[in-house]
Amino acid sequence: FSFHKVEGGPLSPEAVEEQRVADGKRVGRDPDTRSVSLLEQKRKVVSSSIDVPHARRSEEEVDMDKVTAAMVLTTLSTSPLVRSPPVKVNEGLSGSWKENGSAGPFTPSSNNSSGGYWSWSAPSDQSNPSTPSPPLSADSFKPFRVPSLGGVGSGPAGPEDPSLDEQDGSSLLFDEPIPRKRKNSMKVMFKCLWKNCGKVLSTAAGIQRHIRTIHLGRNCDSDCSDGEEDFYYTEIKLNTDSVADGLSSLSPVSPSVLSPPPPPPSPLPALSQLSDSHRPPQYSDTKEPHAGGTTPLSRSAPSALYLIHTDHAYQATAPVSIPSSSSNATGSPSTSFTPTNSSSFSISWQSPPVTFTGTTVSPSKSHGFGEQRSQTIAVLSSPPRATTALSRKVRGEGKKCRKVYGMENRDMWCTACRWKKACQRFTD
DNA sequence: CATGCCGGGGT
DNA sequence: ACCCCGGCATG
Repeated sequence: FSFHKVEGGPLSPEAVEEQRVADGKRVGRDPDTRSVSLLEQKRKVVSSSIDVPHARRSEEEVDMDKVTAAMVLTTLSTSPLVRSPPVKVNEGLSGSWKENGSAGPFTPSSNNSSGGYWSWSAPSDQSNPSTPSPPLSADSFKPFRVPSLGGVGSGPAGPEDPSLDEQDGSSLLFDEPIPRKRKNSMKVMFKCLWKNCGKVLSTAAGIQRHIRTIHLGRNCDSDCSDGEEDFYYTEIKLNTDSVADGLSSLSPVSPSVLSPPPPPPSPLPALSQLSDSHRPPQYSDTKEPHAGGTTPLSRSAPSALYLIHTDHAYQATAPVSIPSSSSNATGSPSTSFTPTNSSSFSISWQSPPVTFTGTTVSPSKSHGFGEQRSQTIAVLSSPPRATTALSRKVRGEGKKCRKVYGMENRDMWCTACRWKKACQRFTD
């Protein structure tokens, strides 16, 4: 209270200056563009809602020429909406997937984990718009003969979603299924699963009618169906887009759902063990992609990939940089290595890792390759590692605190040096 | 031996 | 997180 009398006077100039400096720093940092991108995304969402109303009732369409209906549906790529019973089920799920998918990879922000968790544990009362979780889970469902799901845009749309829409959209149009799909160059067909019948139609309505009349022996129109047809046909995608394929195959989830037999424990040494150590938890969870199980799974799946990445990168890098530098620069490591030999060696090491790192992008697809390659690397990398450094930092050449200041002025050393750690002041 | 620093222990 | 030291590797 009594302090404020001390103002003006000689102090003011300094104070002003200080403030200015401080402000400048703050202002300089302020320019943050993050919010802008968010807004942009939101816009997309809004536009996305437009095509939703286009969805039509199957009843009308069935009355119409079924071909026409097929055309309309295909064009709109909203076919799955047709059936009422399955739609209900998938509605909620697809919604949450979409949300999750979008938020997950797109915004790695904090809301990630918590959001995804909520949405899955209690999909019904999702009051929280921020609900992430990788689209992988969607794929797991695709194999199920549920048609509407696929149509809604699960399979290929899952991976794509993040770029298209955003959590907000789903929250806004909450009750809408949002059947938007990649109006890409991708065709969706529906195949009858009735044994000995491989009929393929281009619309869900068509295939349903086919099943209803041919196999179920019902003559009435769609309105009197109980949705049983849904179980007798599946959706197949004639896809021009390779991305979708790659992604769908990428997820380790989908296969496991279809075929319980887990991935065979390959008898590979080093690397296989390494990657396995990361994986077990996820695979165990894989069993139940539904509600609870999915949360950890979906989140862990991508991270697993990253982990693997890292490992590979690390392994690849370590052998390369160390042996090459030590052998090439110094001349030869130690023993009876002829210069010719050493050089050829270093080359052989360098090239594989490079290729490998680049290709790592699609893991599961090139599993065989990856493993082979990695194995090779591991084998090659082990000998040089043992020979030279890895553990020790070889030693810094430049003068360090100790030399510069001497033992007498030990208090002038950088902390690291004082702690007998790697010098931080004179880095090499 | 002097030096640089990792691993590990203490507070 | 800070501080220190044993002990190894290296020049």
